[in-house]
Amino acid sequence: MNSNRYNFKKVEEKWQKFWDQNKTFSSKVDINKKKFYCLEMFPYPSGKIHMGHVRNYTIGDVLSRYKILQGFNVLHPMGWDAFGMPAENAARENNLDPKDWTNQNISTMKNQLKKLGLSIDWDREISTCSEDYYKHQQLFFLELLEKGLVYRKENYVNWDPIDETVLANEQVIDGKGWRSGAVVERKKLNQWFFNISKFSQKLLDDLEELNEWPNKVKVMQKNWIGKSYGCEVNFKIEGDIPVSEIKCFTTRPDTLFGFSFLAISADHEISKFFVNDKEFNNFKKECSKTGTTEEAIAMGEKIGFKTNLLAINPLNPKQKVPVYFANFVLMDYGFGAVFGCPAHDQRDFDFAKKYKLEIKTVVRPKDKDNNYEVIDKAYDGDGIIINSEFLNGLKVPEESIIKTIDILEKKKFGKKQINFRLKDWGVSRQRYWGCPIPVAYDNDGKVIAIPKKDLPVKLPENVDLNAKGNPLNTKNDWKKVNVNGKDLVRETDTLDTFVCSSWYYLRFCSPKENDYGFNQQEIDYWMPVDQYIGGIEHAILHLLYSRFFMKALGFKNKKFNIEEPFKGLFTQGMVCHETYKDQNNNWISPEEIEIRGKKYYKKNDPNSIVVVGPSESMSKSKKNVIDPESIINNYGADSVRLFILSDSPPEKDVQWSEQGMVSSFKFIQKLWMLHSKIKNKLSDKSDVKDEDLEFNKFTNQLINKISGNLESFSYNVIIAGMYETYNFLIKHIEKNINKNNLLENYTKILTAFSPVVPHLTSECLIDIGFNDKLKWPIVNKEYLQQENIEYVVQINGRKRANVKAEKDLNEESILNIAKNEKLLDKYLKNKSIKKIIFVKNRLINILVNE
RNA sequence: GGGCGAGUGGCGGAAUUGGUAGACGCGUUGGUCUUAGGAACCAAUAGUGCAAGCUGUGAAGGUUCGAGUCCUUUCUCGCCUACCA
Repeated sequence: MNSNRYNFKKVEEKWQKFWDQNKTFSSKVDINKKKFYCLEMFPYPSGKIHMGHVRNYTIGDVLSRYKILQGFNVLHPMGWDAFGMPAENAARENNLDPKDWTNQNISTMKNQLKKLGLSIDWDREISTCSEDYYKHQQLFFLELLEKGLVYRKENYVNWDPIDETVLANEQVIDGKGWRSGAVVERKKLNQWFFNISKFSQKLLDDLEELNEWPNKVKVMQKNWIGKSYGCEVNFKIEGDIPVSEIKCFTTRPDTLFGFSFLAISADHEISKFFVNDKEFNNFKKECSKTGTTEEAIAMGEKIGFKTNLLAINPLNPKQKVPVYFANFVLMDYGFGAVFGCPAHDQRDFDFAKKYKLEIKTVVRPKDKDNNYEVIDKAYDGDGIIINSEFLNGLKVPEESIIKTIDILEKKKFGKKQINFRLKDWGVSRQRYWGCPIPVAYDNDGKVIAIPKKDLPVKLPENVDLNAKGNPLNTKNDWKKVNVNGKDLVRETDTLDTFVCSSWYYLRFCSPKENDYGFNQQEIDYWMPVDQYIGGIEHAILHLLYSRFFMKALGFKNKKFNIEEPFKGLFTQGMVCHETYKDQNNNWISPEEIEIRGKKYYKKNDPNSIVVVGPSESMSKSKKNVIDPESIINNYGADSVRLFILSDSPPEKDVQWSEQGMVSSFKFIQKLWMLHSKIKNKLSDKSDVKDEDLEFNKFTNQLINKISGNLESFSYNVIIAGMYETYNFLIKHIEKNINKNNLLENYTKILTAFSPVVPHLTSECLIDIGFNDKLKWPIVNKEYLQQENIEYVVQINGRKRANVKAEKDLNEESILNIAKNEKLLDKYLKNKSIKKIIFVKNRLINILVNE
């Protein structure tokens, strides 16, 4: 083995230790320096880091290191999203304390992250499950309670009757509890809610200012908030129940004359008059059977239960139509009631067909006459109102809707209304491993806030996780609390873990602040996060909750003026790998596979059959995961960083490939060999040339290009630039070159590479005696310009030749040069020139008569 | 059903925003060195043709001196979302 071989293990350990001991990446407020807050979504401490983390944190690290080199005061922290159910489950399985399990994982994963050589200020490390963190969160909760942004109401939950616990939607599989297998019931429970819908409009409006966010994410949030303009309409009811009116929300009041039934949700308040009706109860059961998720519902049949009630059309009081309970009406949107206009709404159409209700056409397309009739499909396009008495002739949609609302308002049958889809955020979780909600109840069930001086409300230790239900609920000694001499019972729900991640970026600004969740001066300096980096899967929930949390903290608080937490957002793609199965259709992991020639076998089993499946996002269930730690051990952090960035643009999915990984590793070795050659050259005594224009140009163009690529997250192109640089240098240093010039250019090149491969470049730099503080090289623009331009010569728009010319020559000169080019003779001889298109320093297009 | 995005060699992907399409890497082929090579190095690599050339960025039109890039129509794939009245 070559003794000169790059020993990544030694070098990487050395530099990681150096950065640690020198606190190279520690950060503090410095009002004289421009700050840059770079944040990656913090991980859940599930056990080990995965390739997704490697990609996420490498992207963030490249950016942070670049910003440091540019002279920014960079805040680049890391912490742990440490509360959550996996800890409870793992603890139960292994008979551990969730806290111990979590802290073990944190320590493992921290070591793994350190091996990646990340530029993280570890002094700011936080963990959401520490009392030191969640006590502040409890205080925020009480503040929001005081401001009226937190409230309690009854709401439906998925209830597992065997485990006596509430299940999240994703824990309900085919209508059954994932652990117990019991049929899940819908149960009404008192739950805590954050009043996020109060900020619907604000959350929507402020999206406009987030111009460093991917449009895709903004669109997703916009759809989620779901603003719609419409009208509330009151329908008078006739029948044998003491209800005289039902309110509906509609975006299409202009189709009221097409009214043929009124449909209400099975959970509508008037359902209480039907609780003793057997048929109604059967219908309700039928509704819940269809399930609550997936497209099964969308495709699912529309069913209804006909009441003996009649609804009166406010615009046409003679018309009375039946009232149905219907499975397609949602209780938590609008008023849980819709007016049915089958001709112009597909759902209403399907429903009307099934129950043989009238389908009356009241809108015609512009190119049809007034006899137009809807036959087999609802028409929801624009056009003209017909068959609607005083509304006839109005243009659909704008004019017709505005006019109709006007009429309804005048007659007091309804009013203009804006409706949002966004619902309040239910934050109650009937779980142990979360932040306790700092309230208690008296004998009458009245809510009493735990006094702020008594915070934190600590999670009790030594709970029985195997007992049924919420462990906190059975912990009687913990439940009892005395506040101001009164015996109370604690709230046993804990907060949704999304609450923890809604403000952690503030905590990073002042992680040691004891009296409050953050220090005002520190957040004023560091916030907002300049660049937030994470997966697209958080496009709605986490990012929307965080945006809400800022607005809620700032509500009635003049000192707090952060409107938006994340100025820039970048969403990286996933890491994918081929999938493998054996002949019995069982997944096989890549480690169990051997490739010989072009065939895949199970290791040590030449007779085995391996079916290679499509490349999919790495997941444990498909066993197509690659363990980052073993890769780092085999190839080193720089190689992994290089590879994870090299193959695809960061926002797209990347394909893990062993071959690619190996070639990145080899490239690191080649760079080290190159370094030895350059070092030898530097100690060479012969200085032949004074200046090396070609080298200077190359370096300046490279720096210019990489700077641009860094700004635009084109990190894969940076890697290409590194290869090009190698290809250039390995040839160029064979020439006689000036020593000082070489040193200067090489130093710049190493600096430009350093965000990607920091260990290698640090080692190379110190090896050539560089001891200063690194700075991002300033591009000398003179070197970006070419003195000799290679012009493209086109004849009639087709490229026919290249000619060399000096910079900035005029059209005439270039034309003359072109005319003297032999290759062009056959195109130009005996032809007359019609027109010339000349682009200075780039091309000339000569149009000739054929 | 609705929304968003993408289609470029055998593969991942470049292309200073309308100006030489295919940078860079992988793979493949040939060669050098070597006892050997799944090492290293050199060369070739969009298709077609001996060549000059011609054809080429999912398809069809259009604008332009010039289109991967802009416009219109269309096809395919991916992701998100879903009875939202």
